[in-house]
Amino acid sequence: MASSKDFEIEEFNDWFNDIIFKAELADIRYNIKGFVVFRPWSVFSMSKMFRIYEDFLNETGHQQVMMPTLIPEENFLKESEHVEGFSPEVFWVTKHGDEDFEQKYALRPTSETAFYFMFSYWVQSYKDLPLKTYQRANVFRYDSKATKPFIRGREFYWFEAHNLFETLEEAKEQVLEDMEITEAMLHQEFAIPFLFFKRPQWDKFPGAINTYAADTILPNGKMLQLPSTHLLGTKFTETFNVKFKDKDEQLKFPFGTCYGPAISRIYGGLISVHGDKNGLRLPFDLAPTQVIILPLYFSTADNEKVEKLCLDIAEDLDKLGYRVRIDDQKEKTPKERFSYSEMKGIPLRIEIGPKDILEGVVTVYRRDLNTKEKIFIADLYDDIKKISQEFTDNLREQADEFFESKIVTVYTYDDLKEVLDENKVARVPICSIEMEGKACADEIKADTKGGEVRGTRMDYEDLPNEDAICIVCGKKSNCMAYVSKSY
RNA sequence: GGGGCUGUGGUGUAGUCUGGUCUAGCAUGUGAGCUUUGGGAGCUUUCGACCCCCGUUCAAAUCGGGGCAGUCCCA
Repeated sequence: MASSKDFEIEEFNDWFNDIIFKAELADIRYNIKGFVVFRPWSVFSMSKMFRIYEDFLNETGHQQVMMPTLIPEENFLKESEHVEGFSPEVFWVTKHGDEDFEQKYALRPTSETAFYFMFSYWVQSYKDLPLKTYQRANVFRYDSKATKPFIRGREFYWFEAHNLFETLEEAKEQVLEDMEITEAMLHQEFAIPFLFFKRPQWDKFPGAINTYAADTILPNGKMLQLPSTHLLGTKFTETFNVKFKDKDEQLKFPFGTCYGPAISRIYGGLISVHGDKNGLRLPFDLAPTQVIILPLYFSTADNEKVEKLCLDIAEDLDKLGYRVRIDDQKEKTPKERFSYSEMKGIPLRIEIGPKDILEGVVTVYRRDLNTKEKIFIADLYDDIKKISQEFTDNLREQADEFFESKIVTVYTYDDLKEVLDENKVARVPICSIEMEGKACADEIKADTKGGEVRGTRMDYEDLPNEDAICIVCGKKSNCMAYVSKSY
């Protein structure tokens, strides 16, 4: 079955909306636009993702804090680029009861202006640096009217790490560490392939020197931005008067970075990247139920034996630490229960019927390969252990293969258009991702119905050939950039 | 930020153009019961809907205006 999606690209939107309802991931009937209710099946996985991420942030020297949800307008107004970038999207709290507040409060769209306000108290000396903090938070942005569950909501759930360093070099190193964290989490743990880009100057975070971001590719060929990191330099420390006294007794502004992985959106990417026409497929560790056991009843057979074996196996697996459930709904036919477990993305299914018992086997279906196999009961636990260990690797391999098949290197404008028309991502030489390249990027966007210059590779220097020229303006190209449509 | 389309039980839909026959049909689902069970089973029975407000009219699911919500395309 290789890596290619077995549903048509054009059907991706329908598939996505459908699975959200059928697998009970979210309920979009809540009556505020862009605010959705996340249901237990997705929340279990997202909570797990939060915990895995938290452990890793802690391991990399970050300390967790919790900031207030409200940010006073005066904090917010301090940094002008930041204001300009976020103002149109802010939800404001203006009243208590019927009385107006003296100043309004923002429902945080992001928390730089909360963290940096406090940093001015917390940072006094070079001994206070580096300061690496993060919080788990829900943030609010009155974003595009094209909201989409998980992918783009007006409230979403994320981490934001805010770090301060003595030097710019250290801050730049943090950007690299953020890239490594992203690889460890998204690719290794969640099996989501991505490329880590340096964003063009015209597409950076309001108030940052540079923005870096991980993009994955959805089945319809659109790129989806996952975690992003922003090199803030001293912009916010100067604005919020965060200073430290260095060893030389001089007062200096520390250099800042921030890193923001949105778990709700990563989950949206996760289900899109791994799902197939039968429904969800979830990495083994993230699946709410990892093993489901299905007794297959017959009126003419000894169902008690079947039931007993199911219970015994469930108990053993539970003791071994798996999340296991028995689906013994007698009113549902096996067909229906099969489909259900696949649609929900349960990694392993053990089917047990009277015939199996006679042969001393059980039937094991695995969702990573969509194959079914009879396994001797004596070998069952070893086999399950083995499958559980390779399961997520298989998902990752399939996702990587699909991801790579979606990227095409081209050297002409016509070829670029063709690649985008085929719902793929193009790697092309352009003149620059500094401001002087913006005109070319604008032309691409206008001319290709939304093709965006996503940036250049961050993990290595991706230089074009000596004689390569920008596909738009024909000037000598100094970088290979990636162009795609996006969410 | 612009534009299009849509809103009928839990879900998917018929009905809307051409107002009345709609006491709102069908399928699926829900609760109960019986028979079934190796890839979405059958029968009996039960429950359950016209998004909201204003307007036009003898009469509105149907027409008009506004709102809310969903969805797609474009920026």
